[in-house]
Amino acid sequence: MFALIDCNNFYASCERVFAPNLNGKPIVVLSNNDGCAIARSNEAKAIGIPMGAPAFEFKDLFVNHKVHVFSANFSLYGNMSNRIMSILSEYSPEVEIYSIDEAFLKLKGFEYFNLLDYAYSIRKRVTQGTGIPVSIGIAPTKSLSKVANRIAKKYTQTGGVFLIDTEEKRIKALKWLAIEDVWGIGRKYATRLRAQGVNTAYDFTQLSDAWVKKEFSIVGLRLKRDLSGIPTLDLDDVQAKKNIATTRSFEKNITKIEDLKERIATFAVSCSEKLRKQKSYCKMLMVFIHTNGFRKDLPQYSRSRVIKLPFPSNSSIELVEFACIALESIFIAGYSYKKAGVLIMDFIPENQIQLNFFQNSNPKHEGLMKVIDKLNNRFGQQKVRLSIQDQKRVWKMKQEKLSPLYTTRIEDVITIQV
DNA sequence: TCTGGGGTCCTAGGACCC
DNA sequence: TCTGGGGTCCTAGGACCC
Repeated sequence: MFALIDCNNFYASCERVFAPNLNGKPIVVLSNNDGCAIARSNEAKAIGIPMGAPAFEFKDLFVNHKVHVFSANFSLYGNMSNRIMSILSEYSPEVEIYSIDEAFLKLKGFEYFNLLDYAYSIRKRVTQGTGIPVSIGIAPTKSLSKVANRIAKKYTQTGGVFLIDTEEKRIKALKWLAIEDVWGIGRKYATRLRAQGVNTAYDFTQLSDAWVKKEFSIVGLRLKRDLSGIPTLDLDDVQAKKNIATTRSFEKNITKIEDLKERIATFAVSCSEKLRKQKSYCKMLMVFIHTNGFRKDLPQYSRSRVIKLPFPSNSSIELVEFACIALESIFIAGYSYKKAGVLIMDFIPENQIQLNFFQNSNPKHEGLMKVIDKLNNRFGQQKVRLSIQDQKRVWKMKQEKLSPLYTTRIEDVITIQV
């Protein structure tokens, strides 16, 4: 059996843990640059604030309904997530951390356990240990545990836990679930399926394998089998990432290549830091730039460039050099750039590096990067920078409603009066 | 005027190789 | 008039997830 543990309204709940006066009040958490809503408490959902709502369009609604608005505080959410995952790992040797607020547990060898009781105890322990409410779905396959989780979340009388352990329950649950709410069926697929008269998850499982594969590729077919109760999707080992990206939208458009170069360099540095944390080297790097797609009145341009590195590297200096070469090859003057990013891929673990006969990553960088990482860890991000990076002012996102770093900065730890 | 960021997997077409 | 087959790599894009 698989259990899916999913935090309820995770970012909003994190804010609430340290501001309990907000219990029962509408909360919205905004994306970077305070752009759009990425998390909402139940109360905010009830007011009619959709996922992804642009903040500037909903400003009046926020004010009128006294919505408590927060800028995304990823240090806080990441730290709370680690605490929750660490608790969950006590409950099964096989855990897949699926996202910041979700984890699958594989319950192999739990035949003689009362799984409902087990789930209730997990739920209680997480809430006691962190203050975050969670819902738990248990079923014979991953995608069915997603379905069970949805039922647990939707119906409060379940006590936040739902178990699909019979064929009867499986079919009932699938008939209840609208096709667009199936894990792996997004907007585009749902529209196409509705047009075929497929309205529920159950209908989807009744389609022929051949048709599903033709229309939705092997991915859709796997999903169909998994929903039918045949375990097809297994826990993914996501310890090591396959890609690492740093991308940003700019508050103001950028037109000059020097400014863009500074941003790209900073993104490349950030990617290399993440790569070193993963103890890997990369063999490929990609840079992309594009104009603001929302501005239909402006000429649009978007382009990316992949560079295959002549040798594996995780040195900030080297990755910045390659990123700049890539940028220069795709930059066209005359456009207003709104967004850019650096992606790295094709990783190898640091202990499996094949040396190149002619050219290798500068061996001196290894020690240098260690020192830089150590200094930045201790004194704050970006304290030590490359000279190509902005020295005068650190680029700032709009973050007007940032809550304190309650769990990761000593000055921000709350004081309790006894 | 303002409308996020970081991932995954799959497919298709063109250029090129032998 | 007739003009192969089997690959790889790269670029781009589409779909999905949270």
